[in-house]
Amino acid sequence: MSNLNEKQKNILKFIENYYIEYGISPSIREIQNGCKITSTSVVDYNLKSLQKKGYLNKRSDISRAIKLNKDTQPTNKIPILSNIAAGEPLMVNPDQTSFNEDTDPYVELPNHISSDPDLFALKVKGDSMIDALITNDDIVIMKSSNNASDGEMIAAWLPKDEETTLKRFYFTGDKVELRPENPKYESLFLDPKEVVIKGKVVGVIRKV
Amino acid sequence: MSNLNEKQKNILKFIENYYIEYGISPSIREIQNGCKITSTSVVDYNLKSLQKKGYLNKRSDISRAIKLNKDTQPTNKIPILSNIAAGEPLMVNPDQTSFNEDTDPYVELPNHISSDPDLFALKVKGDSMIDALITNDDIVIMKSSNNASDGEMIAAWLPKDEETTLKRFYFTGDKVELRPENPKYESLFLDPKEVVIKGKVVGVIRKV
DNA sequence: GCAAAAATAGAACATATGTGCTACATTTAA
DNA sequence: TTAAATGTAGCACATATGTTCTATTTTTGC
Repeated sequence: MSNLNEKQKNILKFIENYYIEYGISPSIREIQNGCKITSTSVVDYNLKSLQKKGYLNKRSDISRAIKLNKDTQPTNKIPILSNIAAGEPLMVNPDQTSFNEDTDPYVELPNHISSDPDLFALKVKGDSMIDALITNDDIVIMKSSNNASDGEMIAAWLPKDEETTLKRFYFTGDKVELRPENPKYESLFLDPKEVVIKGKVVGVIRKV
Repeated sequence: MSNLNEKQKNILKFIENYYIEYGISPSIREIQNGCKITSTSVVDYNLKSLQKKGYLNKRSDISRAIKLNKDTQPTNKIPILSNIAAGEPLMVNPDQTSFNEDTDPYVELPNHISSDPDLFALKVKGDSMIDALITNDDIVIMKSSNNASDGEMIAAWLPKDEETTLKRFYFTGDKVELRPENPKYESLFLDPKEVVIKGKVVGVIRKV
């Protein structure tokens, strides 16, 4: 949205709101009135500009045939940040501007889970949480958080190993226990300084 | 759809398909051509009739402002038909007219699973598929199908018990085996006549 | 400050489009 | 059969609507 002036932002917003209200796109003259623009030709001029920049498409000579390219409901699209247990650092609370819906992977969050703004998703690698019914290639929906309560399922960044891991969280005395849900694996007992909590699991999505 | 003649059914279908293709409603003259109707007034006449019968709504004097009342938009909202293992009969391939997005439960399907048109969802009751990582209150996304291959996870309607059940399907000789994924439960071996396959599992959604 | 580029104004035009009107045909009900 | 109800046809009209044109103003880059 950086290469758009106020007028063009207004136009996009108006088209979006009009569509939400009426289910169809506005005509040029409705945009003109709705955005307090002095001439239809100015609307046309800016629509062409917006089209050139890729923000919308329209069919020529067809009434109300404007279609916004961006999905106008950004609410339930959340980025898949990285794979759990993958080596790269895991970003949380991602800078909104760095998430490009067209190129970056994302999941469309089922609306019955939540439309919470600070959600993100991780693709699970490995079977350490199999007893919690979470397995390889599942996508877990996480809510950003830097703390947790006993028993909560969390994603934690381990600076020492430079990896993110999905475990149940317990705080026993002065050590943090990260407990897998698979008898094949052992709990990790770590100093709190060695654990950076990134978020809590709020949902699971699996493609069979 | 019983009080509609062929022409009106055609018109509804055309509007629906046009909307799927272009994302907007057709003009009167496009309906005329698309449905091979001889006059715009005949289209107008039938649109008024359809509106009176409640099949659509339109704003006067506004181009392409027809809105079908039935859910015709190719959204990824799919109905949650009933709970698996609940007593009531399970409808599959639901009559479009019977699904009301405003009042009936539905899930918004994550776009990475599919936007297949004949999908539906079931809420799981019980733990018979626990080893397949599906548990109580999970929502399974199903693709309508009346047949299955060995090993596929299916929802089947059992007329004798009047219930729907989620199992793995195997065909062993002349019997159908419906195998749970939980050592606590036994396979059902049934005559093919006693099993009505409703669909195959294509995804799982869980709210933690 | 000056020229080029970008944006605005106002009007006009062509056609896309919803609607109305009259006449005629077909179906329905008594 | 006959009259009313329903459906068709064709045309015309009014306006809704996308587009274009030229002139003017504002902004930008040097």
